[in-house]
Amino acid sequence: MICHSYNLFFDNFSNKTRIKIIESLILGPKSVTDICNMTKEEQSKVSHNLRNLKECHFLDVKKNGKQRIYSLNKGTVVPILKLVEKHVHKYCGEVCNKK
Amino acid sequence: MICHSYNLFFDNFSNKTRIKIIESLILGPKSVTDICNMTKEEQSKVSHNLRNLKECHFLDVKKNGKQRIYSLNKGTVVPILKLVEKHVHKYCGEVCNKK
DNA sequence: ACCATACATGAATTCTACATCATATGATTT
DNA sequence: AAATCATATGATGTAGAATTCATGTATGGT
Repeated sequence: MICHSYNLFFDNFSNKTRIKIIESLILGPKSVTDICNMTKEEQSKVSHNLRNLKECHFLDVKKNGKQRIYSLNKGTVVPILKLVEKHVHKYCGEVCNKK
Repeated sequence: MICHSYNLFFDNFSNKTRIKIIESLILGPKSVTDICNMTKEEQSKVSHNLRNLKECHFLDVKKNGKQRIYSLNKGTVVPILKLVEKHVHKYCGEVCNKK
């Protein structure tokens, strides 16, 4: 039986900005400013999106002075992305150039 | 390295109608009319959503007279849903009653 | 105490995906 | 070949999400 509110969780992956944020965090924890630099996205936009990801526990935060260090919940996020990656390679060839 | 168009795939899970369709197909292949009945959704809505799911190869179709029989790509879909299910139980308690 | 930095938050606007409605197509029956 | 059933498709309006802009808060430095 599937829970109908799972869509709330997948929302986090269905947005380019958030995928970029996740990508930037795969290598390791980062401050908001670092994330902005890596993703070339504005700070406000990043903060809003970090909030969504955090609400679903895909991200964790620690304070460090004025900085907030965000880290990825790799236990969940990485396996999910891996499954889609596998699926894409198997069925979808070079869909990656779309949009 | 994450492909930035993965959001296209996750879109399919970030929608209640499509989750309901997926749910209805877990037990086995079904015609569009059957899916409409199980999900209590209108035919046009269902067809539009089936299209999205099919485009990403999460679903497969066969013709049978006037009917189209849709079946789930369980190899991909089920493991993905399982991972989120696990995540929800671990981190989010009874979020399932939201919305 | 003041200013700068790092980040968050709220409101306003823009944008997009979805549902809806109407219509089209294709197969079957009579 | 007309009528009917099963499904798909196109166009449009709209709700909700995402971005943007302005401002707020917290921390640290001087």
